[in-house]
Amino acid sequence: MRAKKTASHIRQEQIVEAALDIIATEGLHALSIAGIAKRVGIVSSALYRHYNGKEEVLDAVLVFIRKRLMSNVDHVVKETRDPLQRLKRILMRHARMLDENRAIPHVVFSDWIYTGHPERKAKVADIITGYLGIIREIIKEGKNDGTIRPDTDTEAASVMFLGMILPAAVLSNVSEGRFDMVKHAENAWPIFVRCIAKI
Amino acid sequence: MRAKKTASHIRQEQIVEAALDIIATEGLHALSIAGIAKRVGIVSSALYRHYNGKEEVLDAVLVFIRKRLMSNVDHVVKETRDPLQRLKRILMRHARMLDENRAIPHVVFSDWIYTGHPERKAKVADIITGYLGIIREIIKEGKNDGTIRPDTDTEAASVMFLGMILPAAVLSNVSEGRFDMVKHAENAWPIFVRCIAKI
DNA sequence: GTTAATAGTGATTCACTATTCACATTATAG
DNA sequence: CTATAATGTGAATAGTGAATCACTATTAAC
Repeated sequence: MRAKKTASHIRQEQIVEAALDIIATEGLHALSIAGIAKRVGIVSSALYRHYNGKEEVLDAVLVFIRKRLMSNVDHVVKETRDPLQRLKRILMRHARMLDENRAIPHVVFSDWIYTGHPERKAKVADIITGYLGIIREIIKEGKNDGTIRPDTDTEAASVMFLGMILPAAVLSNVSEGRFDMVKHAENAWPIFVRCIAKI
Repeated sequence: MRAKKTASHIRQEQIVEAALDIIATEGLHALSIAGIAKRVGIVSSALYRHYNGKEEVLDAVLVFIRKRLMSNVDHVVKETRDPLQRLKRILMRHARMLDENRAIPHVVFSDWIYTGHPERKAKVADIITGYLGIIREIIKEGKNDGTIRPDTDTEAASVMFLGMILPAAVLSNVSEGRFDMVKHAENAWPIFVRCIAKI
């Protein structure tokens, strides 16, 4: 049966959603135009009315992910001013988000999306370094206001912050979700605090 | 021109080597039978004399990676008995190894190798959890001999240990190698020690 | 040197995927 | 109501990569 005619901006959202869904359940390499179209409920050729090809779909997926990550941070920054509290809440939100949005680690990790596309690789790099930059700023603030030890290597600490969640995502992925990311984040946080907090 | 006839066990090594090479430079998704064969200097159909297909090649690559990882740990365990020293040396070796062997993170991260192959996914899971298990044992020893704080969550700490190197690998990958993994490991270590060491 | 086993080759098949296009249908502005 | 722009459809095309096969060349054992 024929799909109902639907405004392009709606279809665009549906397409990104479907893509994320496929990535989360079957992996990035399983992402096909036909698969996306089927999930949306249209025929593959119809997809080209809304995106000019697979490349554009992937770009849209990246835009979505960046937004999700950044809105995460924005919320927390509004919630509290204390640097350690900010870091903790970002961590916990991040863990929950990756848990619900399993597509994100797939996209960030997979080389599929990179190779032969320097601009796209740069986009992913931007997303990660942008995120890291924010963490770094929070740590700097903490050093200024005396809640974080001044002898902490800011750069290394920010990457280690990522290190609380990133291996957890890999483990959760590899273990068919038997690894509990949120719980790990909860357990890892006090250890991390001990590293950087001024007691 | 015709390739020189070469014993199968030699070709098998060359094939794994070529595969690792391609994965490191172009990513896992770019790994094709034709590509491997070309690099080895034979024609794609000839590859089937040595492996029964792509699956077998990938399995061989996994075996290689597991060996590399484990020999790494074995060396260190022989070098020193002190738990903190062991961890530090494993970390530094690991960083250097990933730096030289860029294919490893690609394989561990990429979903390509997983989806639709539960057994292979399980193998990767085994490699990672095996590695983690060893780290966990070292931490436990440290708790016993008093070099590591007894209130440290062993599980969380071992995953965080991985977290010193894993995000670095992603960053190095995404940034075209502009991120210095070894340097990061050096900077991260004192922070990590502060978390777990009994002062 | 002959022979059997081993390794290499090119052609080909098969399945899968992205993309294009001519045509059909639907929504909506006027 | 109707014209037209937007969206949907199926068929066709082209590219890719894995795998098979009949055949050829080389090696090594006897």
